[in-house]
Amino acid sequence: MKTEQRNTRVPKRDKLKSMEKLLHSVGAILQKDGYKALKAQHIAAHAKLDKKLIYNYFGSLGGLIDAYLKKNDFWKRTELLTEQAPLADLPANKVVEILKGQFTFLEHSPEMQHIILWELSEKNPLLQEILDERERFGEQLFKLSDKYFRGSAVNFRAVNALLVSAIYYIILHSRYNTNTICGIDATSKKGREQLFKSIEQIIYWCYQEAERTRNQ
Amino acid sequence: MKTEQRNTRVPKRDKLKSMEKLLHSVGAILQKDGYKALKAQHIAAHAKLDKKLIYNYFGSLGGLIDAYLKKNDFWKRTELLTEQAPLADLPANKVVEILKGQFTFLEHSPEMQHIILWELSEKNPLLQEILDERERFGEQLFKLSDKYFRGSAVNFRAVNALLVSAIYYIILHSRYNTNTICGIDATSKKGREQLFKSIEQIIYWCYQEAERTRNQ
DNA sequence: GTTACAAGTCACCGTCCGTTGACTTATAAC
DNA sequence: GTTATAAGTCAACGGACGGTGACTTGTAAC
Repeated sequence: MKTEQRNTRVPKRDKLKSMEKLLHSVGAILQKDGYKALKAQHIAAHAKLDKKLIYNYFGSLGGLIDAYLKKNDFWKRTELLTEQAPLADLPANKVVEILKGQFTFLEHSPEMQHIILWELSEKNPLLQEILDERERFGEQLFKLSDKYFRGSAVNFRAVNALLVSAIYYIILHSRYNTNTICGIDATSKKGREQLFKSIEQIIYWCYQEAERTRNQ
Repeated sequence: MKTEQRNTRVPKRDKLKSMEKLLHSVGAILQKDGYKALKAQHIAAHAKLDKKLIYNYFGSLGGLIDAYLKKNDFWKRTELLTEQAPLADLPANKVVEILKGQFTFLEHSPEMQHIILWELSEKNPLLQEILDERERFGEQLFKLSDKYFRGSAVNFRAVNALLVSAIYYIILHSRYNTNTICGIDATSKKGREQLFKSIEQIIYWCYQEAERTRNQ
């Protein structure tokens, strides 16, 4: 027994493990209570470590949080959920699928919600970097749709900017507010379906209008 | 001179005036620095009064802020900007005008921006009340558009929920982030116009599609 | 002017929180 | 085992902030 424990034993003091525990706790707290709850004492308690270690290993509370954000590129994570193989084309139904996927993912990811709120709440170079990376990824997608919309009356990027923004706002709004938006209750199955259907409709309108105006 | 001063003199100690100063300072600070800067000391300093008065007159810091929010119904203010006389009808161009008006107003009202961010950041019964009132107001507008969309394939409320939400998010995003959204820079004249044009297009699509599907 | 009271001032308390210095203890090399 | 060093503990500092008690001063009624 004792020898077995000795063979498989893990050292009680392990800097790397402790660092990971702290980083992991940042994620857990961010998910549960939001960025406002990212206090040194709180994080340390969650990791069952002394908060001093935050300063030993990451220099400051901000250093720890930065390290966490660097290790976890959420935007990439979101987008990647929507595709397995590289796309060669971007037809309307694929765009609708991606947008619905964004809605559903964000809806179920309190961590992402908090990060988006954070992004709206203060200037943070690190969050900006992450946003830039998302933009770079999005650009690759739009390259695929360009052929549908080049020379048409439709600005597909602008329409998507509107729809993505709408999705973000609606989900953040629904977290604390039970109120409807223009009579739509985004938390109800019915409301969600109404929104989804309208998103779908708008995307299809884009493709139709593009075809019409392109052929002029 | 002295007698004139006596005639027109204002008392140095005036509870109501002090209360108003405090309320006004809440608005000024909210506008300049956001709801996070609503600290007792900060507000009192801005009003050039002692912070004790906040507690004397409003019971607590929260009491002061609540009093401020009750006195200033922002949502109503926003919406009312868009109309002088009661509307009898809600054609597409009027809807576009209202949405563009919302964008422009919010863009130039840091106070509103902060309140929207606040609404996304925490549960607050008072903010909920204000939102409810906005919904009631919006409902009156939608009643006017109902005749265009009843029995059609278009859910006009859902489309407007998307567009209004998009406007809110985009403006909040632009406050601290220089990044584009789907390649659109909402802070530039060009980006704004692209967004405006797409909003306009979507609204017109709604009316067209409604006409088509209604006549089936 | 005197006086009573409200308006306003000031120093202070308790709490939360980021951060730190000085300490103890586990680990690994010898 | 001895020892050096890194890992981890603990208590405390200092600043920010909401809130309060006791004081001073302006105002208005007499």
